[in-house]
Amino acid sequence: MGRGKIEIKKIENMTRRQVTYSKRRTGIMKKARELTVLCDAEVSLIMFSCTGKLTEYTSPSTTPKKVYDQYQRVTRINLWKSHYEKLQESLKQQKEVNMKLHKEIGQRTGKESLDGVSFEKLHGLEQDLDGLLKVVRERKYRVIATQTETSKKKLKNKQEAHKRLVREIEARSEVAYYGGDFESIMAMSNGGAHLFSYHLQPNPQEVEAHGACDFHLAQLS
Amino acid sequence: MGRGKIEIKKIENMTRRQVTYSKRRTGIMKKARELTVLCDAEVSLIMFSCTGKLTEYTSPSTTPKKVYDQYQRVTRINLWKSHYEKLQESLKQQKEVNMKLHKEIGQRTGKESLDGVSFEKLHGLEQDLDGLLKVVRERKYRVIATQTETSKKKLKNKQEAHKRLVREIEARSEVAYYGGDFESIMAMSNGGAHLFSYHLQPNPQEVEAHGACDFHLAQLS
DNA sequence: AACTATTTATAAGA
DNA sequence: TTCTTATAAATAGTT
Repeated sequence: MGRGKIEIKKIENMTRRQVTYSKRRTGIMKKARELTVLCDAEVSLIMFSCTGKLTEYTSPSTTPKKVYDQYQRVTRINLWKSHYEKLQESLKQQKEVNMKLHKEIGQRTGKESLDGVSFEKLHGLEQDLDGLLKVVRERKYRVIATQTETSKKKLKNKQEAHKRLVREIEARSEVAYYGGDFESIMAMSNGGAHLFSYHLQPNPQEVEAHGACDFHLAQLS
Repeated sequence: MGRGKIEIKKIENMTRRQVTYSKRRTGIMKKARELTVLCDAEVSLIMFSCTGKLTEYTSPSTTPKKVYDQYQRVTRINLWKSHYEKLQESLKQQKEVNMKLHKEIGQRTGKESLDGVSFEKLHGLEQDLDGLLKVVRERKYRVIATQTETSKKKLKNKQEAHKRLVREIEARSEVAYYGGDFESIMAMSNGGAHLFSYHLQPNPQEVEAHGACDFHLAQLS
């Protein structure tokens, strides 16, 4: 209200700011006084200019201290009240969310009827299920591939270990060198174990690796 | 500002008061916000409606507590300062008043020259003096009149008393009735007193009245 | 601090 | 409470 409209942002020109402060301070004080009288309200208005100068208005029926005390009392009550109300509100929200989730899970597991579900939702559900199926298959393939790879590595390590053991046995017991292929080694590994179990304790790391391999394969079956 | 102008006094209609409170509360809050932003001020506005409902605005840079603390600090300083300044101010005012009074008294008692006093003041002074003179004379006359009247009454009472006494004396001592005039009675009152002082004590009321009468007459001489 | 063209607030009514 | 609108009040820019 004035010769021109002004944006509500800090007035950078110091003089203009001071003048505006002075004018508006008077204005707001008048408003506070009027509110007090017209509406029988209690008003406390405290202002500090940017230079630190204090101006205040307080309804004749009270004092700044009284108003502040009352303010503290009321806000403390409000804090309690809002705490309580917030708790209630979030509880309600949680219940609603749970109900929806429960229903959806029911629909997605076939435990709940799909009667009354719109075409759009059904289509969405189909897409979801289709997408999910693809993802599941892809994942299954990946896991098989990875674990097959792992198994191959473990077997290869095992083969190496066997070779080393066989070589040692040959060296110690003067047994003839056996130059068979991998399958042959595997075939004899069980039956042959007792042959030198008296002489050698297996390496604990190798035992562990073997066990882990078995577990993975079991999971895939 | 509105369809009609309103007087700034308590709105008796409850509904109208509530509506006005709501509207103006919004307005003053906006003003407070604008003042904060435009002028980089710190504002704390706390309002309680007549039903006890709290509404507040506090500049973002602060809190009601901070503002109140600052308020207390500043007002304590201001109280000191203003105490001192008020004392100085009233001292100065007293001195000025004293000087004026002293001058005027001087003029009215002839102890101070009337040089440089304006015609208007002189005329006023003349009027005052004239009026005062009349009042003084009127008062003097009144006092004389009143006290003359009083004296007459007292004398009349005295005369009555004398007559009664004379009658009593006549009755007791078989003396011949004296039917003289007032002056004669007065003339004999002193000389005759001892004649019956043995027989009669004077009435204390009469003595008092007589004394008061003497005092008044002395005052008038 | 005063003036005044404008903008803003708001009283009344719906 | 909210909207509208005629009018009162506040005030931005100017002197």
